[in-house]
Amino acid sequence: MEKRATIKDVAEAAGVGVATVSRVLSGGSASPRTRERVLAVAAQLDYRPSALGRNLRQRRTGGMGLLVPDLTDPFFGRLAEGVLACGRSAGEPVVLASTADDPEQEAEMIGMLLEQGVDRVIAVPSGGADTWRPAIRAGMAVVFADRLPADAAEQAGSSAVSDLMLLDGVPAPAAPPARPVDVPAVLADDRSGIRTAVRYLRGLGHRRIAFLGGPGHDRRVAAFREAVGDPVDEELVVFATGSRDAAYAAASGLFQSRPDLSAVVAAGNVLGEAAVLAARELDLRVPRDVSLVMYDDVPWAELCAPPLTVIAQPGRDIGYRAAELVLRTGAARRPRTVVLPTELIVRGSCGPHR
Amino acid sequence: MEKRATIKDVAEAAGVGVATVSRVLSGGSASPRTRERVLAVAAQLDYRPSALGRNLRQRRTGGMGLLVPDLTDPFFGRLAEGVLACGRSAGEPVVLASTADDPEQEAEMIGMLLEQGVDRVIAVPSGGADTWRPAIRAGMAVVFADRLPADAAEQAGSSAVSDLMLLDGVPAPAAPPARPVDVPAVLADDRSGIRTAVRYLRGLGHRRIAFLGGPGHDRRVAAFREAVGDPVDEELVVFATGSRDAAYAAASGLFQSRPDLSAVVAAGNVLGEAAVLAARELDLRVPRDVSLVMYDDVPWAELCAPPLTVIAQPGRDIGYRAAELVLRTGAARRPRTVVLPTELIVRGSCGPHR
DNA sequence: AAGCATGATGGAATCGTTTCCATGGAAAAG
DNA sequence: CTTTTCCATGGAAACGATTCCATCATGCTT
Repeated sequence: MEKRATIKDVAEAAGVGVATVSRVLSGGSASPRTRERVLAVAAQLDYRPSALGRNLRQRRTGGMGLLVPDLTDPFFGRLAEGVLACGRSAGEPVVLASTADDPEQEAEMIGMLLEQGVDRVIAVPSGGADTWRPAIRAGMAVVFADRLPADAAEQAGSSAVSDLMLLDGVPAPAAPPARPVDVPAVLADDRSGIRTAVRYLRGLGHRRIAFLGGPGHDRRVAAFREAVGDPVDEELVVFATGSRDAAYAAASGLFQSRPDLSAVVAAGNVLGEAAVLAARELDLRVPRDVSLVMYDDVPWAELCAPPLTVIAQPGRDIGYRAAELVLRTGAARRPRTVVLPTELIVRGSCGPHR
Repeated sequence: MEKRATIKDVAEAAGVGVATVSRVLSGGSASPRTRERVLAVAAQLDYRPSALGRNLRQRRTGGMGLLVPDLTDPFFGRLAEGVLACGRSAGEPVVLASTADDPEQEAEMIGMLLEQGVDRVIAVPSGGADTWRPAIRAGMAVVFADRLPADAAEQAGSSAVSDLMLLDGVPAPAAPPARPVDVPAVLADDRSGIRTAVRYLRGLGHRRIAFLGGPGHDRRVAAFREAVGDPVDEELVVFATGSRDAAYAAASGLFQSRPDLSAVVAAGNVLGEAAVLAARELDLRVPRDVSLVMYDDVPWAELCAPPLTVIAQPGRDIGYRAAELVLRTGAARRPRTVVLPTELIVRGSCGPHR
């Protein structure tokens, strides 16, 4: 429990002023002689500058915050690993919080981060733009990953690469004019991924294709609607809340209410899991009775019987790039939205329509 | 980007001294009149005390560090969620780092946390006791979760509940005398879990039972050795490094070199995954040709064909309890090791020996 | 009514760092 | 040789909170 050496100790031991020590250690100008001596003394005393003092002085904590809905979901685990990897190589700590897809908890966590002086956050947003506006106004550098806030403006027909805008107000006709706030984001190319999956299923002869979504899958469902074309059978588009139980219930309900469907696109790995389980429970054979494509590749997809055909998305890269973006913030130009490619991996869960 | 109100602003606006404001806000004594006024002004100014100033003054950062090998592993995801949950209810932030099961990275992260002033850490240790001694000497409150440092003293025969001791030196005969350092830990009852699994397999008639382990599974392999009894067939005990590829290679190698084995205990979910994959690749039927028990229950275990028989461990609880422990540290008596129960969940991956 | 205890209050020190500014000396330019 | 420039250097002021300590008013005891 011995106390750590402070910059003052080093200064005294080296016979210089504290300012000089600080300068040497943070790369300022100093004569080679003093620099050498200070470095030697610092090493000898095992001096490590306290982030506390520095943070206070600079009015900001180093490092970045990471907000994800649920670390239990392997996708967010991969994303977090990506952020961590970037943080490590930049020497920046990461403070983590999970929101359970609850805007209220999200707001609370934003407050906590603000209090901690964390001014850079990469987030998988659960709440709408209004949840984030206070953070942005407080000077936080925010980068969204994997998703946009639920009410972000994005027409189904527009390119996913277009600038990100957060809109004010409710979708009522008399809504106030849009007040755009642009926040960079790193996303998977959901649109292309979903479209590829739908086309693949179409190619196999499927016509009644269902969509099983969860919280935060707005862009995916929009892409689905766009891909299946105009007469969208709304009964075939169902949403579940975040829990595994809810996902199972939704999947099971879908299969039971519409025995005529022949293929399902599950918008995330827990939805996919639920679909497999529900299908088995109802004695539906995959892919004989129903074909299944899951968005997000996970290790167990290969273990399934049959192995699941998936749309792979680079979870780790999403995290890494988002972290890069948030760390570079403040540099010259403001960062733009990044869209990473997805890939259809054909395994055994899709067959021809019978 | 407006700057936040400081305690000084509140003091001025309320017409009191900063000391009074501080006292009111942190529950010190104050007259009802002032208290009320200060509270009102603080709310009106949307004042939030800066953790930076407080931390510096108290020479410690609030919150806790969390060190896990790999967030991609769903078990650690659950553990992290547990820690987060406890942190949330205590209002404490969590700074996260992953170590990739590499003692060097672990040491680096410990240094980083120290620098940040984080003085409470819950860790799934990868390195040995020596990696941790500096942290403990620096006054860090450490709680281990899920594992003990690799070289922690624990005789196979001794109870897992016994005090935890970290020993110095190499296992050479002339090793220096043990210098015990006790650190609390929260562990699953590996011993009983593994024993239950082995007995279960024994009961099905299996005699050649293999063990497939990974990094950090020392206590599990010890329990396995103890459970199978004296003549341990060393060829049936194999270890893989952390990666999925290595696990697959180990599993595959095991099946090929010892076609006579009839059951496998996989010491973790990635090992289990590898075993399933390798078995399938070699055309071994589960459970006809080989029975399989996996340590750690994960959602996909149920999706497998056949569903996997597992030893469930309460990952989330381990995290939660560990966080509780580390937050209570400093209170009266020093905390002890906690062992949480495991449960054998019989599904379909084990059959009678043929 | 005088003395004493109690409790509310504000000033000032403190935590460890960065950074502004003044000082001094040496090198470069004249 | 003198003047200008430049750079290394150290003192001191922030940063925003907590907390020690002195002060002052109030209420109680005798």
